[in-house]
Parts: sequence; C-alpha cells; structure tokens
Amino acid sequence: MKIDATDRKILSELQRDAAQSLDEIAKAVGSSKTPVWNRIRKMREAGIIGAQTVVLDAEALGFEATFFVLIRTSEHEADWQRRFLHALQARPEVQEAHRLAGDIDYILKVRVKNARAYDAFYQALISEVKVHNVTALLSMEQIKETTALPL
Amino acid sequence: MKIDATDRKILSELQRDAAQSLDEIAKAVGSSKTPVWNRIRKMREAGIIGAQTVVLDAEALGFEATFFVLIRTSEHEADWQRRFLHALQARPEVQEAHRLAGDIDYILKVRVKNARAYDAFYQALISEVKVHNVTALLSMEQIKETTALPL
DNA sequence: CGCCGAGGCGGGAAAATTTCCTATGTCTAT
DNA sequence: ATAGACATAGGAAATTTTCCCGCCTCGGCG
Repeated sequence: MKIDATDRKILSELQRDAAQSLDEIAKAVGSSKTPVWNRIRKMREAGIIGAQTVVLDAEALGFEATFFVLIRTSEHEADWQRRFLHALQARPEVQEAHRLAGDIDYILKVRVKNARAYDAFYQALISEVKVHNVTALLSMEQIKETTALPL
Repeated sequence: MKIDATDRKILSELQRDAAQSLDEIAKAVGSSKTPVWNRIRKMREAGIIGAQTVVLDAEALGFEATFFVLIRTSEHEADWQRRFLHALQARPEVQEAHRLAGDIDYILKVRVKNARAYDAFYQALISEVKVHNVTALLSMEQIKETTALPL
C-alpha cells in the first residue's frame, strides 16, 4: 500500500489526537469526511493504523520508577531464547524489549512502583532464565516521551 | 484524586482499546454508561487520562531503525542542561529521553529511517551540545512493545 | 481530439454514540 | 434510624460515524 501526502497528514492528526471527529480531521487536512474516512479505513485494513489507546499518567497511578535493563547472555540457543522471550511477554512491568546488535544482547524498559518492585522483578527473571550480566539504569526524570513518528 | 477498582478496570479497557463505545466499556466493567462516563470525565480533568492516540506501524512507514543512545557528559551546569533538553525536544526522531542516576547520564530512544539518518541525527546533536561519550545500541528486533500499565 | 472507465470526492441520510439531565438508590457517619 | 453525600440507571437531545449515491477528474485508448 502506498501512502501519499494526504494520508500522512491524516496520520499526523490521528497521532496528535485520535478522539477528533472526522469533520475536524477533514478540515485540518483540507478535505471532507468521506475521503478521509475511506483513507483511514484502508490504512486500518492494511495494518498501518493499529490500536487506539490513551496515555495515562504513570506517576499518578503509582508507577514511580522506570529502569532500563541492559542484558548480556552467554546462551544463544533457540530454546533459551524462546524461554527468555516468553518470560518477557508474560511480565507486564516490561514495557519494551529489544534484541540488540553488538556487545549487549538485550535492552528492556521496565516500569514499576518502586525500587523494591524492580528487585522482585529482577529476582524472578534471573530465576527463570540464566543471564550472564545485567546492568540496570534508573531513570531520575523522563525528559521526553512521544510515540509520534515524524511524518 | 483517588482511584478505585472500577476506575482501574475502566483505565484498563481504555488502554486495551480507546475506540470502544461507552456501552461496551460499561458492560466490560459491569456498570452502565453514565457512571463510566462521569469517571472518565473526572480522570481526564485530573490529568490521569491524557491524550488519545493511535499506534502506527513504524516499519510500514519507513522507520526501520531504532537506536538506544547512552550519553555521558562532563558538563552539568544548568545552562548546558537546558540547551541539551531543548535540542532533544526539538528533534522528532527522539521518541524518549531520560536523565539517569549513576554512571551514564542520559538515555535516548531514537527512531529513524535507516543508519544513515541516525548518523545525521548524531552529527547534528553533537554539534549543538558537547557530550563526553556516546554509545549507540542498535535494535535488531523489537520483541515487545506496550504502553499499557498493569493496573 | 474526444471517449471511456476507474477511482476519488462531496453531499446527505440512517444508524450509532456521546453527552447531559433527572430521579432513584446506596453507603457512611453520627 | 436518618440525613447527607455520592454513585447509578434510564432516557432524550445533539453529535458523530457509517455508508450510499451521483459527480467530477484523470489516465489510457481508439
């Protein structure tokens, strides 16, 4: 599927505020309801537009600690990797996980209520899968957060 | 503002799918339209519920490279910090930025079209603000991604 | 050069949803 | 037990989404 400038403007508006009405989006992109609706429908079908969610205030809900966890492992067999992956998927405090190129094998972003909760998470993880080396970076302050792609 | 179990269920539903109708949410949390609507309104006013956005398929839109950037700096004056912060805010490829405790001072999550675009970003950044040491971790594969908090 | 077909566009109408009001119910503290 | 504070259900009005239809534009083709 190909995306033109109008599609990009629509995506940009949706990222800014997905609760807008079609009329508002249409006005913002300089078109009218129906074409905008058709484009959104097509992009949804193509999987370019995925789920619609809300941004919550993590601090207000008691999630006051964010850690980035750098993981090195000596195990690289398929079985180990599968178990590791499942462990991450199953733990809701893991907000993001990437397999990396180079020296460090994995990075996790972990959101928890406090440092104690992080330790509980850490103990549970290393008891499930063997890892060679773990470094935790504690966030003092979130300077920027956005999910918006620059279109 | 205090949050009870019903509020948490509502938030959970909204995180799962913010496009649901009030009736659907009400059914899911075992209540009816109006109370759900009032609770959502109050949580919005309190800032617990923030913006509503869509999740886009970054790969399909040509953003194929994600880097985590670890930054050490020798400068810790207020002025340097302010300039650094502004530089990050101004760059749309920076999706996330944290000030850290310990050895490493900052971590960034940077999303770009390709490695070349990362290099352009990197050159631009270090020409704006002086940093002591930069390590870039390239993501090979995003194993997990969610913004949902475990309520 | 004109014609034809495909596809996007705008208007509008029906269905669904949100928003808001009112009356009723429930829980707590004294 | 009772008053007060607050949450709830139902429903009505306004807004929004969804979808249908006729029109216009733009490409290729005779």
